[in-house]
Amino acid sequence: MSNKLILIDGNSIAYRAFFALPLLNNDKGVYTNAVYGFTTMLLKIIEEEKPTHVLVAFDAGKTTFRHNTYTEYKGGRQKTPSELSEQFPLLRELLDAFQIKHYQLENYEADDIIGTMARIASDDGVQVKVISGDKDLLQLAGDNIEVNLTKKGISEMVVYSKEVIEQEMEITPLQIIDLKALMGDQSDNIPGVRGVGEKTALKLLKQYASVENIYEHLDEITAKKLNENLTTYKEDAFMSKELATINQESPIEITVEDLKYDGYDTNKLSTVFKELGFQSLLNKLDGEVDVEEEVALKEINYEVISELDESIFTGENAFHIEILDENYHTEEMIGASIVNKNGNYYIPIDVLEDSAIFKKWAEDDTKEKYVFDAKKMTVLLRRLGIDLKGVTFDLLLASYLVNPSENNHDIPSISHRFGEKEVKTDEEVYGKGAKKAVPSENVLYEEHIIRKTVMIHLLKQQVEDELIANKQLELLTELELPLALVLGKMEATGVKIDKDRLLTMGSELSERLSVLEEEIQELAGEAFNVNSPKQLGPILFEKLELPVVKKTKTGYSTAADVLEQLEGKHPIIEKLLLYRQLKKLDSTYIAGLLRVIDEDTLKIHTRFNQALTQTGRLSSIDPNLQNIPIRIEEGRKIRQAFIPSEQGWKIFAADYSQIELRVLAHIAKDEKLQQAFKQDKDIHTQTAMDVFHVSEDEVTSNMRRQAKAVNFGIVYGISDYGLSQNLGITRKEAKQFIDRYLESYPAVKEYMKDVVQEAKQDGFVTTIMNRRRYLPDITSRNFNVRSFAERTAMNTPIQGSAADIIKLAMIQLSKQLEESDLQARLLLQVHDELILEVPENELEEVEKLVATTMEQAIELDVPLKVDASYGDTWYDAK
DNA sequence: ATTGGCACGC
DNA sequence: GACGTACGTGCCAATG
Repeated sequence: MSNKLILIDGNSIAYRAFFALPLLNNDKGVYTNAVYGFTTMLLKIIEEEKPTHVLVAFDAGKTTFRHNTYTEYKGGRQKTPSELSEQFPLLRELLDAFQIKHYQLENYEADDIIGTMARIASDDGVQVKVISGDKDLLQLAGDNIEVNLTKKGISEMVVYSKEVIEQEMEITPLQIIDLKALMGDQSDNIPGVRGVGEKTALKLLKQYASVENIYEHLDEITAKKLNENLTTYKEDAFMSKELATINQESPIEITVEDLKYDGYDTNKLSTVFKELGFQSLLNKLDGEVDVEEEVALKEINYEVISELDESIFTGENAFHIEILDENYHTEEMIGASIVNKNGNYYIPIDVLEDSAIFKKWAEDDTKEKYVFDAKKMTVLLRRLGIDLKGVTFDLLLASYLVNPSENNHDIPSISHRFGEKEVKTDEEVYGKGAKKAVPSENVLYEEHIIRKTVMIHLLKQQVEDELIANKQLELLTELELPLALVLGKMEATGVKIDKDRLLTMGSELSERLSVLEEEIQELAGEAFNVNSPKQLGPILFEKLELPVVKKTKTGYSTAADVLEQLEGKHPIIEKLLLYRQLKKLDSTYIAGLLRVIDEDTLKIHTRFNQALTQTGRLSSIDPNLQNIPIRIEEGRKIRQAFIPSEQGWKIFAADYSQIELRVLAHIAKDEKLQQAFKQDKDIHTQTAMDVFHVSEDEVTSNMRRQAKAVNFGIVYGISDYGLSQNLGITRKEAKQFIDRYLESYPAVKEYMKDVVQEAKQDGFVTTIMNRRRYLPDITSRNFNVRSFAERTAMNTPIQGSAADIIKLAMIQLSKQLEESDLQARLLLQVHDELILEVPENELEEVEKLVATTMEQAIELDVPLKVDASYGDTWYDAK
């Protein structure tokens, strides 16, 4: 096999990566984006090219031999940002772990090292590939030498062989030097010939081939000004050529043999990846990481309890039950543990199940329990007939409140963030994917469960201290913790489903879908998978020659907004749109829901994720009951399958009217907006009046529609681009709308300005209940990244405060329902809406109770308003 | 097993 | 001068 040498322009690639990627940093606060980009590129190159030799060349120091020729060389360049320069040492460390040689040479640039090495290697018959982001390197392309330039970011490369260059630029690689000599180079501060740009330079080179030859035939050049310029700047031209020429005779002290690459050391590299926080790249490495490399944990003692005795409990106990998979409604419990001052105790589930002493302790409000995921523990114990009380700390919720943007809120990750290493990850203990299982040896998992519980016990104080420092302890103890119990109860209660209704709807849908599928294929003139955008694209845009509206990364976009623009151009379009809609209903809502119905009770039990969203909202999974269709009648009918669990009960729904805009009126203290809500005006009409400066009866439906979209934008923090997409107008018009809105509500404008300022100063924004969201991107130099952070700063207090308020209402409502001995039960929360099931004879009382509780959940400068309704199914509660 | 495209809700 | 644009969950197809 022939040898293959990869020469990488280290500085150039690092720069590219740095500017292409957001400013990531690892858990130690060190910036790593350039190193990350460099790493992904290396992995890709190694995999695709399978090189036998590799070298990464770096620039050395500030001055080079070129500065002797021209002191102003590379003058006027922006200083390397410190966020990047601090990454170079990490980069060298990374290359060492890759076992890739790197080299720099005093007085020379990386280009010269690469040029010299490329010459030597190609003379030896080695195939050479140069990798850079700098076009200057193209001059090196030759018989055995190919140059790859990064394109758009760093993920993609364009290959320039000698032939490609000659074909595309119509000059030889070496003439690139002459080109630069004539036209100069702004970035390197190479002057070139004044008045000669790319066009003129190419024309001259086509005729005369080189700078030298141009000057030999200077008298032939008749264009007066050009001739004059060439004459005046002759010296500049020759100096520029010298500067632009890569030195292929640099005094390098390395040989091709030194650059031999034998693959990376998986262990070393994985250690470096872990240090840098490149978790996602770990599984891209070849080979297994040696288990010996893992630092052995310190020994831990624990006692396996075969019969529970009250003496093991103290006043404060960390308590944990372990399950293997996520669904705690159905999953088998593996084991439990208690950790306190007295010791570490492992409790087998059967012991726990049969113990009256345990039940008494768990249900005793005065016995304090520290847990990880109070909601999960509540549901698990409830399955054993135990009503958990006295939970005073939840590590999951506390960690989430400290920083919602951390995406791993499991015990080992939290522990590591707080510097506690004595616990393995679940993956290390149980494996992953199909291989996931409880170890056959008891101690292996018993120890793991104990260690996790030890962490809960150990971290309680640390995390609580952080919450106290942030003035967020109340948010945990008065809001999220009580809410966890309410949610646990809702999940465990579940929602009853009319299975037959779903089945009937399903068969009707299948029928219509197969007819539609046939019609679509007929219109397309061929059989294909209608569900595949990849197959559909070519049919629409090549075979049927419909105009291409939008492209995706991989091909033509066939998304609904694209299809809508094509409506009327071909009969296939409307059928496709309908097919997509119905397919969604069938697969996600009919088949999806049927799959998760409990066979015995005909109920479904969702799980609310209370520690996920960046704004403080809940999310719902398995199934997601927060996105059941409502907008289109056909989909809305799915709601007919959601029924009360008992005869003679009703489904009851209560939703906040415009809670986000009311919150905005409150926190921005906008007189005009507050007035509108105090007078219970139609807010979109009011906005239209204020934005378009018209009276109420002059507001057209179109004006109201546009005002509604602007309000939508305010609530969700969308950009002018997003608004333009929603309204089908230009970005400029959208921006005008937003500006006019802000002129109409000056206090809102002021608030938006202040909250961005606050985020810049503090690094985070807060909600009414002092929930935080950190926004490190707010200082980004990248316009888009920064703009996004700014919109987030404006939007999160609004959406997050609304989330706080409904959470408060849920806690209060749940308490009231209990105290008043009503049977009505909370079932679901859909962001601004609560769904209950209610006995017929309680309807009147519940209606009053729910409305007042929600409206009085918190006192704002504007009233909160709730609309409520009920019916025999969720569909009818409208 | 993971990714990309698409569609549903607020 | 170009970036890529509210947040979630889940389905299907295509790919490694």
